[in-house]
Amino acid sequence: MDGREVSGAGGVTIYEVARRAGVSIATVSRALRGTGPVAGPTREKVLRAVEELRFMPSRAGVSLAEGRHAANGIVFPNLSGPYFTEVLIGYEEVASELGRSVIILSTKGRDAIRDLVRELAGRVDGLVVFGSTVPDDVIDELAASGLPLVLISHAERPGAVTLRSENAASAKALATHLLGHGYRRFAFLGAPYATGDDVDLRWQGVREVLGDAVTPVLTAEYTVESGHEAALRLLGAPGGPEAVICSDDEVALGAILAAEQLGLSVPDDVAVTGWDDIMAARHARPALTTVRQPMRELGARAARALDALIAGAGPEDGHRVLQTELIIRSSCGHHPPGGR
Amino acid sequence: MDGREVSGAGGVTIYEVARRAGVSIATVSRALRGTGPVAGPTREKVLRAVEELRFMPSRAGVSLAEGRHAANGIVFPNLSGPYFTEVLIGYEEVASELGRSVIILSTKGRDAIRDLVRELAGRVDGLVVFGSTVPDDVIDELAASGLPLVLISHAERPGAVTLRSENAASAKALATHLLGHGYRRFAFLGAPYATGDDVDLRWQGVREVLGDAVTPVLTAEYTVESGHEAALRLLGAPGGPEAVICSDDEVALGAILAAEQLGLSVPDDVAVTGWDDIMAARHARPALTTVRQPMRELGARAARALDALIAGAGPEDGHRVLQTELIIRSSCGHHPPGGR
DNA sequence: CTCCTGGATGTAAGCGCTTCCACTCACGAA
DNA sequence: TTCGTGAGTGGAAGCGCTTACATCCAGGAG
Repeated sequence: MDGREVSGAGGVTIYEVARRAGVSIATVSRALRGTGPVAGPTREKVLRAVEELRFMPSRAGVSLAEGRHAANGIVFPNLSGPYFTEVLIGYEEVASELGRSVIILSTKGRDAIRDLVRELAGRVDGLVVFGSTVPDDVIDELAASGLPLVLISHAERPGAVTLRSENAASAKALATHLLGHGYRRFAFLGAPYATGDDVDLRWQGVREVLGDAVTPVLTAEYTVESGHEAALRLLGAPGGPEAVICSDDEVALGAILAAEQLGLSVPDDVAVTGWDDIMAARHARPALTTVRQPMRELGARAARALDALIAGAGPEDGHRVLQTELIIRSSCGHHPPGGR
Repeated sequence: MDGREVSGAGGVTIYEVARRAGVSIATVSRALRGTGPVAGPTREKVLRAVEELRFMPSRAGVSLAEGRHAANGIVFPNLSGPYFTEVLIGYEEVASELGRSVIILSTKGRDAIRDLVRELAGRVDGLVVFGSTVPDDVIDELAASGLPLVLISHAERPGAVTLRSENAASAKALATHLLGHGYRRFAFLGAPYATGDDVDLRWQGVREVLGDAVTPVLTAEYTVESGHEAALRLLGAPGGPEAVICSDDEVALGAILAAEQLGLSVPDDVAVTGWDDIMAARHARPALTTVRQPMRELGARAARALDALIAGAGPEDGHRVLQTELIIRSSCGHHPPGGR
């Protein structure tokens, strides 16, 4: 120990407040938290002392005494695209309402993920983790330790609550819509990575409807650049697809860029679809046909589920699926009436 | 006290590890942190016990004893657009490298900002705050308490490090470029809010070059929707501007949308420019002329500056300005050679 | 006038950890 | 043989807070 303060605010402790107010620290605590009877004048004195000293309870002290952190963590692969950001917005908003701070951890480009996650786990009362960001055995470890855990876009799992947006059915609906346009040769851009993740489920759905008419094409990442690059190769070769179903909107934007660069018209020469309905999807030219998923709500629900778990009656399981919506715009082809 | 554990990981404490390893807690601590001599076999025993019990030190205990949180906070108005997100990415990456967790706080739509910020201040060793997200007297209070503070896009301020991207000069360069196109009637969309904030400085710069030829037009927020709405009114009226200089890219995207909706061609009927160079700027049609600012680097530098402040030699001041780059694309008009 | 009751307050025991200070042993130097 | 000496270890004192428990003191009931 070297006596540095940890209060973060000038190192004023409850003892100094107590001395100044002429009461005991117990009374100060009670006056501030309202956890016990405190006479009016006493409360006044305490509040005045707090004000004068700018006292702010040390969070570490409180946490230790209370046995909780009043903080939640969230682990995502990165924050580059709109998707994770939107989920985070929904999460932070609700967590904050519930009186919990939010500690973020991005695994992108990190080695030692295990250590980072452990460290994070030690500072929070519960954790939200996106599927495929953390090795399964780390998840196991966390779950085994009894840490409340909500997994987003992760396969169902005993010992944790899982949450995701619907994928397969929407993918089928999308594929069916494209068939209705008369297309017969398809590519699925951004081929499935981990088994059971969102993109994998989308691929399964598409595949189920289109069968051998659709070919998976791998992209390096789910970014505009990756989509662009992959689409350049795909569309540059002869006998390319009539429609490119992309794993998400950013890949789709990259594909549109590639088509333009190759002198192909979207949707006349090649149709393109995305997934997520990010802001840029609406402003793309042509506007992007996509599947809207409730990103913020995903985050908000995760926060609430986690809160319930923390407050809650023990190891709850559960899997919840949020509905999506097919958004038809012009990138998938021309539509009879007012096809937008 | 009610004995709930706060370790976050099953409630195993250092005492149990010590008992299992047959040593004292002091030795466990030393073995784990490497802060003192520990004999080889002893270390082995300790590590084995740690492994078997899945011990993870309680962060609250460590913080209290160490007198620090090993966490930094960041306060922003919202996370909706790419700008704050990008800064956050840069910030989180560096903070994490430096061994500090990142706690986020969004002030959007919150009352009781003061309390939220105070609470946050109590959990961190230092704070990064975006200009205009927190009332000045709260900033004063934080600074007075000795909390290391880095302000982004905030006027210089004794007792804190401030950091921002360049605005006025780039704004002048942009305005000059537009004059070169021959435009003579301008609007500045997203009129200045707080004195001294980024947009205000941009406005000042533009104004300095264009004088009375430019009219400020207020938008409600810095969003596509706000830009769209304001531009609809602006461009719908007769005698509209030949060029619309927007406070940021999102407003500009909204303006392009509005122009299209009104049957105006960008840039033939009206030129539009943005600011930031977000991803969507490149994909807009027409591609958006804008000013690129190093958003991630802003975050990264903030993290480093804060770290220096925390580690550092006392109350440092300083103001740092990052350079920007004018990105000419097609939304501002056609260019002679290979205009892009 | 005594006894009980409950409001108001203080005392002190932790919460889980780090680290200062002994203290115990070899072991090599004197 | 006797002292340092220093590696290895344990004891114990906090870090700042919450809260069970004890204490004290009116005021009303008997």
